Amino acid sequence: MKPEKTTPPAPVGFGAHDHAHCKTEAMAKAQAVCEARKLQFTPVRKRVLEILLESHEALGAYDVLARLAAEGLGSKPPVAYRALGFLVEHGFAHRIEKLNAFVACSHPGRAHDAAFMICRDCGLVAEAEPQSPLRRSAGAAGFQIESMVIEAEGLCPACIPEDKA
Amino acid sequence: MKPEKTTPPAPVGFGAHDHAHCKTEAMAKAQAVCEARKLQFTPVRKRVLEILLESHEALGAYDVLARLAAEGLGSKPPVAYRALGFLVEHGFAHRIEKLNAFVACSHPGRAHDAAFMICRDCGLVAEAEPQSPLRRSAGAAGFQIESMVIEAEGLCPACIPEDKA
DNA sequence: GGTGATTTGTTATAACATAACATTATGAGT
DNA sequence: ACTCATAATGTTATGTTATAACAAATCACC
Ligand SMILES: [Zn+2]
Ligand SMILES: [Zn+2]
Ligand SMILES: [Zn+2]
Ligand SMILES: [Zn+2]
Repeated sequence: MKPEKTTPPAPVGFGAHDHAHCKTEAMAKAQAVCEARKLQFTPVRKRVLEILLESHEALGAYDVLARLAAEGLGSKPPVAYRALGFLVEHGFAHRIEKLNAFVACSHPGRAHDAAFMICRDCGLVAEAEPQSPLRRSAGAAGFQIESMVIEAEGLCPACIPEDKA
Repeated sequence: MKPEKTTPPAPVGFGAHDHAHCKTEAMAKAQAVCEARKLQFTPVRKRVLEILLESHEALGAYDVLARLAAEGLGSKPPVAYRALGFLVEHGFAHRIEKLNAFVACSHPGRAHDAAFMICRDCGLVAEAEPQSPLRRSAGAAGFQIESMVIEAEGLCPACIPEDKA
């Protein structure tokens, strides 16, 4: 694994890292952004982000809902969907279309397209920087992009069999 | 969901074109590929591909199913899902994750990643060539990509309001 | 024409998502 | 502190998408 000339930002998620840092950083960032934009970072919204941040796996809305229900924070689907919608709308989380699931954003605050690598074996989701040439195609076609999603599915380093690495 | 506004600027992908050619070409290609690979291009599968090929809009599985049912070709969800699964598996169609829908492939036969521009107004779906830098990120992360989807949502040239073009 | 694999038919249910409306909390202005 | 408007949450009900499981028919091949 030698360093390349133009190394993309390290995809958080695969491999060992200080995940406690991921969590506290993301929560602090969300808190700050909400204050700056005068958004209500309510208990349900805060808790849902914490739940997403517990790992780099994507969680379905009903998984999140089950967690909320167990804690007495809500028990009906709209509660989860609304909180998740809020987090996605303001860039604190992303929806993974291939999985019908949600994952905390690995670099909130900045506006960015989302690009993911999804391990079909262990379920980890790592976020990368996209900057796709699709934007060039779109420009050429006169298509105005409003949102873009790029999702790769495959095997993360930890899940690739010895003999195929 | 048809583009029935002002005259479109005739851009690549979304403009007027000889769509009859799209259809006959794609059906012939599918026929040939199935023969070459000894796949059964059964009446249901053939008809589903024809239905998808009627336009460049994406169709939901239940839309397709309704068409099949009206023609006596099947009336239960698995019939549609199985035929669509066959078409996707062999590269004759793509699944649009953002829409939970399916669209005929614009250049079947060759193996290729899929990239789409989806108009949220008229529903047209244009397929582009992807070649994303996500592959580079994946290489750097040691992630083995098995499939990739890139989807942009926005407005196609025909649906962009006069004052915003 | 037998037979083993593939495809289709069918039932049932799982999984994902939102519409609509009632209730409660928040916050800006008085 | 009170009032009103807005935003968020609670709740009911339903809509939409997708698959498991098994039976019946069909097909490919010998
Ligand atoms: Zn982490
Ligand atoms: Zn992000
Ligand atoms: Zn066409
Ligand atoms: Zn294609």
